[in-house]
Amino acid sequence: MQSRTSSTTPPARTGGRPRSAAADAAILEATRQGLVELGWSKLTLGAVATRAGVAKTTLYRRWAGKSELVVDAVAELFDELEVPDRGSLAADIEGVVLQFAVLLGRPETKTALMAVVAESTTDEPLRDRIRASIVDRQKRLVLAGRKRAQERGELPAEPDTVAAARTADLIFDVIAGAVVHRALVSAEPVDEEWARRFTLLLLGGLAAAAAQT
Amino acid sequence: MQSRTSSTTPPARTGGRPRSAAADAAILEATRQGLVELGWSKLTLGAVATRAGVAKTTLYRRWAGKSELVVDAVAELFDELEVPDRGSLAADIEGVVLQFAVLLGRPETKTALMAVVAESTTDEPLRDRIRASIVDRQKRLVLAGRKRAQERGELPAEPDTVAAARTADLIFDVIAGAVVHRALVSAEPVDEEWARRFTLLLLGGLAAAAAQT
Amino acid sequence: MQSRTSSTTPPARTGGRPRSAAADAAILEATRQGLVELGWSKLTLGAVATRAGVAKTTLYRRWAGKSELVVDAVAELFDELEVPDRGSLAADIEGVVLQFAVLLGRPETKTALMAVVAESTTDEPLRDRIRASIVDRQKRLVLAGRKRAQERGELPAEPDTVAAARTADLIFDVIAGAVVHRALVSAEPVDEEWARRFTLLLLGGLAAAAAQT
Amino acid sequence: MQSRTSSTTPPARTGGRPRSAAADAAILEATRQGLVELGWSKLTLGAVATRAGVAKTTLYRRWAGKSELVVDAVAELFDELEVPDRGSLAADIEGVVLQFAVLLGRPETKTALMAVVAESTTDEPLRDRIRASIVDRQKRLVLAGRKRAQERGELPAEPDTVAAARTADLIFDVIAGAVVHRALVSAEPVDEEWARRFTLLLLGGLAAAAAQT
DNA sequence: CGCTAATCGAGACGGTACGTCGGGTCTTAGG
DNA sequence: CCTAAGACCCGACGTACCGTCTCGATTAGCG
Repeated sequence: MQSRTSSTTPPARTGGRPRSAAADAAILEATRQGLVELGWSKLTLGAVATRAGVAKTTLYRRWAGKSELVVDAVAELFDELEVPDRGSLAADIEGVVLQFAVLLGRPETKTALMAVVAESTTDEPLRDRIRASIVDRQKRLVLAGRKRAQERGELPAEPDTVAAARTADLIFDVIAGAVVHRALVSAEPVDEEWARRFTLLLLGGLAAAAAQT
Repeated sequence: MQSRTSSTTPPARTGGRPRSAAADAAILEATRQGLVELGWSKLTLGAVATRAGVAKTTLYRRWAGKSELVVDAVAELFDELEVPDRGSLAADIEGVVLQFAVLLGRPETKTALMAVVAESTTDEPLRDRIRASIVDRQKRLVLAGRKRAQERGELPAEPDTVAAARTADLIFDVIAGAVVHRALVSAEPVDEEWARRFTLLLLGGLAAAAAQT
Repeated sequence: MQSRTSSTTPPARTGGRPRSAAADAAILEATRQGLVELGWSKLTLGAVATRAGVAKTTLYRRWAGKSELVVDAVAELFDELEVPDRGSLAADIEGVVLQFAVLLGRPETKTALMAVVAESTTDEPLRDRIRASIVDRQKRLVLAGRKRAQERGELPAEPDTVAAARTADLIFDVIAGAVVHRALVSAEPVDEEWARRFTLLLLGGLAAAAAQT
Repeated sequence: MQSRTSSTTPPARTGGRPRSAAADAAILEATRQGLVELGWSKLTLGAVATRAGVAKTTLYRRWAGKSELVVDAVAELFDELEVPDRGSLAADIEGVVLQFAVLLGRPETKTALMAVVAESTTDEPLRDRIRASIVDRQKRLVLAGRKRAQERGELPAEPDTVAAARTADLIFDVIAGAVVHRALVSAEPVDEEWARRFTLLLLGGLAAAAAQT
């Protein structure tokens, strides 16, 4: 929940006027507003700068381009995700799914997320930034959820850490992928009904997979 | 497998020089090449026109913009998807997953797919075009796979058509979402190992979900 | 008095929409207006384009930069210079000097002339352009004045063409230089009084120089 | 040869660290170097500051802008002008003309002089600064030359001081104007041959003008 | 000697203009 | 009516300088 990688690391630590912390906040907020009102493709860095009451140069001094800026702006929204303690693994999963769905329902997230992923397919550093700022932030939810379920006794402890990590990755891709696909590609609502049915499927699959091993 | 919606329908059918059919093919091919070499964001219609040996005018007469053109260009690639008959539902699913993975491994598909979906979040007609040209084409695979499994007796017939459709949608989102997420967001390989583990999870979940009802 | 070198010669002579002749005129006029209102250093090509009702690209397609554009814009003003027939060489010179002074009194000429000459000291092609468009146009006045004086019998015919050309160059530098220096550097008025005194000096010098040979 | 107006007069004379005298020299020298290497229009104050090993702040504390700085930088070069005693008025004039030509042959003078004069056409204070630092410095040469010629008896004493001043102004404009025009506009060499011919013309004119009165 | 206050370097800041690029449209001549 | 060519208007790009500002760190000279 702490501060982002704060754009690009400030160069050296010598003299000179320090960078305005307020500018960073204003820019990120203006970026999100711009995404809401204009969408990704019509969002211009000039407009962001104007709206943030900041010069374009200030913006370019901190971010390399639109993608990097938007990743940081959207990443802040992912800070609010957490695993709610609803008493059971199934309920926890449903809760997370719904939280995630709310996030994907926001227009700024909706328009930005796929766009930066699209850019990242031809931009390796951007992919790393996305992973560090957004993806890993979500993946931690999976690990937290499993830990809690193991504490409750709903899931057995897994001594094989490699297999455990591989399973976590699989679950993560399934959850995140399915919710994103439902919300953005199929463009159908991710409501409680859907979350219930999806969780049922997932937990059933997990049980079957565990039995297999 | 028949022709696309062929961009904008030609106006009336009066006299005059007919549109060049060769131009269409050249443009779509040039678009795919451009996607491979430049990626979505750096692909320009001017460059496509030049590469296709066609005037920009010709291109704009047929497509409304970059998104529409790219949708048509990559949609052709989805024509090759089909459910292989590998003898069992599990094997069929694994086959489809791997086919899909190969498609998402192509650079033109990779960069284009996410980008047009991103655009579609703020462009309703584009969303329809994507659904018609790409998404439904994939969803049919789910229906075909289930039908074959029912014929083999691996799955029971479902009399409740509404529930059946809803289940198909869920499965579709899970499969497509998980594969896309694994391939493009996690950027990890979708290989046979992963396909096997994913299929195990999915089928286990389906069984559990069926038992629930 | 015919048209300028018309910016940069149009590339090839093939198909495509022809360049707008009206645009050229509008741009040059806008340039002169801009010079009057803003002066050389605050004149921006963007402002010229806007004022001419033309896109910046149109402007850059025809001229390489501010200097070239301004040379062409100002050169048109030099078209109006001519040697008046006032009956005597002395009166003709006074007339030309006053005409030239009026031209240098215009704000657009005043601010532009020295500026482009300054630029030309580090820009060879620009120097050529200035010579072709502006300087030679004035030098012709010297030749015309001399020819007329010879026809009147005020000056002897000069059989040595090399010496004649050298003398013409000297006279030209003296006249143009003195008037420009008086008007722009000393910033004192070039009025009839001054013109009379200057002409007296010049003609006296010419007679002395002729006697020397 | 005394100090320039030293930019902006230091405010009051209270305590605090005094301004570095070395900085002034370094800046002016860096300015001249910059003019040589970049020319007027590409000379930037940031570059001057860097080259002088000085902060931009220091530079702006002393000069109001590029024009003022450049005037001071080139004005120093005009300090070396003086009327040589070559024994006769004609020889003195030729000497001054050649000295002036050498000065105008330097790239820093060439590019700077015309540029600041151009600026001065729309900047009254700048015109005053130029006059004080550069123009009057040259004009004094005319007066000195005349005084010496009068002492030699080559020229009569002029009791009418008003007319004498007017004549000096005229001569000054003719000499300076002709040399500058020859050197910078016609871009032809101001060599001994030219100086001789020009002086002949000038002295002949002066004699004729004197006879007229 | 220690204050005090203006200087210094560094460099971020809000601006303005740059010259280029791409998007779509339109205007030619030719098929 | 279509086509290739290319000029057109428009708007955004990312960069460069401008002149100002805010820092922490030096220096003098005065007390």
